[in-house]
Amino acid sequence: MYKLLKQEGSARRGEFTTVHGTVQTPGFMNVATTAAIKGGLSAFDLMDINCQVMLCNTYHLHVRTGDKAIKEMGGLHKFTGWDKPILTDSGGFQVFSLAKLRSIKEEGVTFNSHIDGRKIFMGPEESMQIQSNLGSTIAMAFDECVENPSTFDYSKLSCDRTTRWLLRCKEEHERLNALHDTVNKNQLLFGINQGCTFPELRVKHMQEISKLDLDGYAIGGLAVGEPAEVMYEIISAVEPHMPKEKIRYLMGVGTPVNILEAVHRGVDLFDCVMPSRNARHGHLFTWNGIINLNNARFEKDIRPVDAECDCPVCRHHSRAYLRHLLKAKEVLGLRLAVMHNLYFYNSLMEKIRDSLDNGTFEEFYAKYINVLDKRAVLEQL
RNA sequence: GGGAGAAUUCCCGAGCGGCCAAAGGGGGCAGACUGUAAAUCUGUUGUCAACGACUUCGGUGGUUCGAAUCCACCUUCUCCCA
Repeated sequence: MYKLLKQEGSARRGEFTTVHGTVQTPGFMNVATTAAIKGGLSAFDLMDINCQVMLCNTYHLHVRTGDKAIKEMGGLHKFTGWDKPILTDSGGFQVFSLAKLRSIKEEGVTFNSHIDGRKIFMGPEESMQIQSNLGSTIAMAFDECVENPSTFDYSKLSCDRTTRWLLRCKEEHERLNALHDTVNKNQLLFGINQGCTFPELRVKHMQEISKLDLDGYAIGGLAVGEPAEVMYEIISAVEPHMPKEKIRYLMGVGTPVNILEAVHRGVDLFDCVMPSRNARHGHLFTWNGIINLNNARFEKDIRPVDAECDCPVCRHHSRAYLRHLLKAKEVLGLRLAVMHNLYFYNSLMEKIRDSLDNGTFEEFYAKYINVLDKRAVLEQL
């Protein structure tokens, strides 16, 4: 359950307690879609990089290895060896990202598996059942993430359907939680706000779902191509209508600056593939901005990725070594780069929390808002 | 010693008279990446005073309006027979 500890402007410092432990917020969830952090990090590595929550995906685990098999083995926690909170995304986003093959109806969505092409049907009940089988700490409601841009009419239609789906999710979730054979009997459920880039849809939808007394509320469907300013406006429009006593999660966001802006506007929880994906592609986050380790200028740079960083990678290795590993396509390069970036994100959140504890969030925000998303300036490297 | 074949831009490798500064890989350089079908994708990669010009396809000569492409010789390499 969420407990608001302190507030500075709209920014919130809080704690979210679950059966798998307490999450300090604002927090960043580390994305492990197929029950693995891409780049070769295990659950025990996540301890080293101060991860609080692991995020897995309903759809991906359903098609392989199968939620029923994972349930038989005792659920995701036992399966992965991670005993802290796990949030499972509902599969709703896959409906959007596999858009070419989908067919959306009131009952749910039919789309083709990206593994073997076979038809898969997933609706609110199926998503809840799968997440129940997986035994995650937090289940996400099955929603539709409309593409951007979308028309007002379609967004409204989709949004209303997402509300109906949420009611079905809640009902099924309660039914499953009451069953004795579920892996996690106290699984939480978060609802997801939609409405594309239309503030009136967003607000109306948020008002509707906030009545449902869910365990948390997410803002979905953002950072899908719209300008960052539009995303910020939507967050600002929706936030006043989110329950104060519930945790708020901005799905799939974002860059370090996106996160700072969202915390500034009252968001508590984030997840994003950016730190891990960009790491694999050589883009590393530092407190002076972004560096691309593939660049020739780092060939003989024996300094750590970030002198201010005390992650295992920066403590032991140089930019030149990481560049070499990435260029040589050694898996170790991916692993180290991902470790650094996730550590960076996790410590960004920790520093945000510290600043909120100290009442200096505004200062922290001002210091980094124009730095973190830009290329690191040469002289400061 | 005899015979057959090959030499292409950083590398491999297409090309076999004009549409060739030369396909395609690789490598290099750079960019993108936001609830991960992403260890992926995109651009670029002879030189220059650059919508044009110049130099390049082992070397030297030749045939032709025109050659990486045809001919002669040379050099180097590979394979086969002794």
